[in-house]
Amino acid sequence: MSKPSVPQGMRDLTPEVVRRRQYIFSTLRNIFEQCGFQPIETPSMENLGTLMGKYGDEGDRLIFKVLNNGLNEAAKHDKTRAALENVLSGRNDANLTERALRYDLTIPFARYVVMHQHELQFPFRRYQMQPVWRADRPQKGRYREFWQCDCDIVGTNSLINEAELLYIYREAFYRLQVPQVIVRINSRKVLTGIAQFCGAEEKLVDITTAIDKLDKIGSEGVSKELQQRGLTEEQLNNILRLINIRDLAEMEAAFSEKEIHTGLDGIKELKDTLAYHDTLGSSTWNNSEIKIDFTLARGLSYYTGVIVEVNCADERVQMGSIGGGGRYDDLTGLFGLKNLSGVGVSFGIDRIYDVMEQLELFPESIAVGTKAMIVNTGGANEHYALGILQQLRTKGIAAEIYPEPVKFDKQMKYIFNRNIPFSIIIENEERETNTVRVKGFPEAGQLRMGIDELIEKLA
RNA sequence: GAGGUAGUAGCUCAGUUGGUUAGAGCGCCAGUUUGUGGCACUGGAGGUCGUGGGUUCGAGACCCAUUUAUCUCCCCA
Repeated sequence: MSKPSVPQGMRDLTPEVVRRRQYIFSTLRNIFEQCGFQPIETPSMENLGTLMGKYGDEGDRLIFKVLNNGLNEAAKHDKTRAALENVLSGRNDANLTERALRYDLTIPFARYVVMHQHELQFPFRRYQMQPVWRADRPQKGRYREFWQCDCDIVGTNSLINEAELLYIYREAFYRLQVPQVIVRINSRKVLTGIAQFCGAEEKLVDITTAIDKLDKIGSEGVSKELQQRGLTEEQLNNILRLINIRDLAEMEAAFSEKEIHTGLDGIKELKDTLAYHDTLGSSTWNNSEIKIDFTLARGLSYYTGVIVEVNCADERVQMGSIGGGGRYDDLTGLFGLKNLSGVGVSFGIDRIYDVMEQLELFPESIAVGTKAMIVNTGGANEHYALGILQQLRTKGIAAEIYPEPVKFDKQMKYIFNRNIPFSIIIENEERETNTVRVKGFPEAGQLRMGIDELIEKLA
């Protein structure tokens, strides 16, 4: 028998880790609920057709596909063999796989909206916190199974929604106390405008993926990549000029000069969003900022309007984006429901966890589970102890009893290692006088007290 | 999908140009003592050296494959 293991890129989570993750989840859930979002869940698997073609070629490659059952049935052999040939040549075939693990939460949500459209009240605000799977090569901050926390609003074009989502990002990272949070914002329309500006709209995808890498490979790298994609010298110079603009007004002037309407629409979107956000925002935020970044592109192909991405700029962490999102004007159109615009953001909670762990941002208090443990001295004392245990739990105090009357040493060590703050000692004397002895008060040693006092002190 | 680095006890790691029964610290178990927590002392358990092949008289060490982790590219949360 070989050693047991888990699949590549997937992990067991220890009690300490789960508690910390739950701290993040509950922080986000509180904000979502406060902002009027409703929770939904969708299945781990979707029909393959629901997912394919939604995330670009690279995304398709990373979808975990599930092999059909019953392929060994003789009657299906011919079909299965034919299907395998299809798969070998790079196509999908429902005779081999018809289901896949979900790749993100947005596409399943779009599918959900279409299927439940007649029972939903629009604008519909939902949040969803579930794992997603990607067949990517694991790296730092990159897992094959990870959780996303999404909130989306569908059925409204208002930029108030964009502003609210910016609020949610900043409020969340404020409550979690993640330092140096940068929320970068751009509009796909600005990117289209840039492509139109230099007369290369048909190369929009090439241009956006190239300039998305600006901070990584620099202007020279971008030029090189765009040259390979067949852009002329003049087009290149125009792009380099535009992507070095950091200022809304300046970009607006550039678009005006050539009457690039799409680009000007994008600028207006950004202006309005920021104006709403200024009113909505909180003056107590001291750990985050919003930055216009005309080179922000984001990979997912379905975005059409404002896009955002969040990073932690603290030098001590080297982490990719910890959240992202944007507006998609016709996502439900893919499933037959036209003219429904949506906008949403996603929190990458595994990465947020890694950042918080590295920066030691988790409060001590969340590590505590059991508050008090009763030392077991056996005999009649056990029943007396169980009665007290019952009373503590009724009062909402998390308590345990050591299940065996082994020696004090061992029990005390267990209590210490479990990080349980209070130990309750019950021997004959305590039982006979209806009291307990308690350790765990700083600078107080052991205290003898009655049950009511015990409950009062621990509550 | 391409490449680099790594894998020895539950954990952190030693292991000299390949050479007897593979070690340490911590942890764990038993005991002693303090007759009620991290101390001290004594003893003990636990490893087919990631897995599978190969080279060799002999492999933890060298070679190949495979698997997992980690990093870079690609892409992303």
